[in-house]
Amino acid sequence: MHGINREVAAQLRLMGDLLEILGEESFKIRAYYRAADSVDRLEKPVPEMDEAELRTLPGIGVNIAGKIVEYTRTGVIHELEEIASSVPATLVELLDLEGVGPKTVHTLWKRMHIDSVEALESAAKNRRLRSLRGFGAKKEEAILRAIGRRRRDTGRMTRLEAEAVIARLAPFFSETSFTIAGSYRRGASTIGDIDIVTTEPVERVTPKIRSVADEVLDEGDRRISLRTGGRRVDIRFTGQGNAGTMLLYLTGSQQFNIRMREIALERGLKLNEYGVTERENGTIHSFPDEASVFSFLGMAFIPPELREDHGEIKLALSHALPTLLTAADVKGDLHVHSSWSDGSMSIEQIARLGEEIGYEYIACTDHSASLGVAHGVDREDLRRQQQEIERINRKTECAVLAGVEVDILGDGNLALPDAVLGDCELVIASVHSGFNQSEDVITRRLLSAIHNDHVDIIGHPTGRLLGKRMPYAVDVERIIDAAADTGTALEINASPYRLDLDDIYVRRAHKHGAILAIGTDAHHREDAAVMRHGIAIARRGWCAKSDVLNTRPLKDLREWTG
DNA sequence: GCCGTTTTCGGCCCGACTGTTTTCAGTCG
Ligand SMILES: Nc1nc2c(ncn2[C@H]2C[C@H](O)[C@@H](COP(=O)(O)OP(=O)(O)OP(=O)(O)O)O2)c(=O)[nH]1
Ligand SMILES: [Mg+2]
Ligand SMILES: [Mg+2]
Ligand SMILES: [Zn+2]
Repeated sequence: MHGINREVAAQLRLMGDLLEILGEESFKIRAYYRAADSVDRLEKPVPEMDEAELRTLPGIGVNIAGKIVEYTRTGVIHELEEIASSVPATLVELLDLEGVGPKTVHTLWKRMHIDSVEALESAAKNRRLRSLRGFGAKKEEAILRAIGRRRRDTGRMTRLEAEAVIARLAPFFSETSFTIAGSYRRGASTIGDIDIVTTEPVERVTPKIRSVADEVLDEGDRRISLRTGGRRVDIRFTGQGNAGTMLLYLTGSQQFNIRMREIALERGLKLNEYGVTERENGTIHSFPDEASVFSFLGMAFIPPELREDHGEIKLALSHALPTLLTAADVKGDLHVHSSWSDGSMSIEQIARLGEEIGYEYIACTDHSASLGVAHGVDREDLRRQQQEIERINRKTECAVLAGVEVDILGDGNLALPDAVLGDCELVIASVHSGFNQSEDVITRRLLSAIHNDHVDIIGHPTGRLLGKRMPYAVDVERIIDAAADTGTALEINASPYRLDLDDIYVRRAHKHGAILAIGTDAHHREDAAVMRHGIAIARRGWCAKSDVLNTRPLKDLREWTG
């Protein structure tokens, strides 16, 4: 997300944290957190918006809009500075500890002058906390464990890591008895924990699960939470009869659940994970699947990828949701590397792989040779590779497209001359260097690539590496508009380490007339399967089939590339 | 603090689990 928006969201969150510690009313706190979320998912930088426009955003009213404007003008929010000055700076860090919330922090601070994690740790070790009302030996231990966990905290998972955790747990369930829910099911690009709904009886699963648990966090009749391999897993147990509302609940998102429950409320109904209750007479309705819940509420089925309370609920109520693209719509992969650069597949292996998957085409897009790129292809390599591709294409069902992933150099020029690019069937242009340049410089580099007639796709447009490297500074809005103007596609790089563009920008891109291209960036045979992650992101970005280039049959794709 | 074809004031999702409690507050999903 845009740097300045991240800053503003953090300020609003800090405001919420501080007010909460100070004991402010909970709905006011929620308002600040909601507003922060709203800014977080905004594709447009807030300094470009005036107060009136800010107020059109959900959860942002006259008060918070004013604070945002104040921050973008002066770099501070007065009220926040004032509140912050009355509270030790390190106090909010206590909230990061699992099991430590605003009330606890308030008590620790006011009654024991504890204002940092270090101070808390020493107080807990010395058994001083138990003298406080509401604190005992177990709480001291829990706090010490939470401090230990925080030290080992490894952040959010990639979808790949999430799948590794799921694979470890799957053998403990019978095939049809469990569903992965939470952010994984919603197709999110990073995953906080693994959430599972199961119809298995508690007593059958728990012993097996315990055997792989580093630690059981809590355990009851209806839920167990544990850590395995350093990762949190939440399991909810349910009967078949109300598996629908349980899955709906655990899939979320939180904001989606709240909005759905509000809608039920407006109709005199109470929605929870066990069913729908008529408030008037207590009649309970149970649902074995999600579809019947939506139908009961008079709504179209909302695909998990859309469940964020970003407008989908309203559209579902009027049965006006878009039809999202599906895996079956995808006709090929537009970004694959071969052994001619840093991949491991031969051209023939790529073609055979495409046949196995059932693709009509795969674009072979090796890295161009330039300074710092290992094993890049040059003009001569490409000429020979194109001959090889022609030879292979004569005997295989899946067409290999002779493409290239050309570097956008530091000065905005491409690493290969136009004449060479002109001989390629598909040109991806990507930034692989100069990540620390200013927003202006990087944006201009990308714009000049977009305006090159030979460039078909901008690869991984923001350059992020999940958990490793933030996106480079780039004006994505301008990139999207230029892509729309020139008919250049923007990539959804499906690598689970990238997922770039991400959902928010994908949605903006096709709304503004740009087309998306999903590519796996596969370097090895097994990487081709990451297409599913790219599809999830496209769906989260509200893409219909027509918004995505590689849903087109080969003939149409060839026409498009010209 | 935000919001509105039931409201411009008075609501704002609902429940599981833990610890410390003699009946529930706090935190989290
Ligand atoms: N009704 C309701 N449901 C919630 C609330 N918090 C969480 N949930 C539901 C929806 C979430 O998707 C689901 C799982 O919670 P998680 O904390 O694991 O969040 P989620 O998986 O969405 O994101 P994550 O990637 O794990 O951070 O539980 C809440 O406050 N109210
Ligand atoms: Mg989760
Ligand atoms: Mg969870
Ligand atoms: Zn690349």
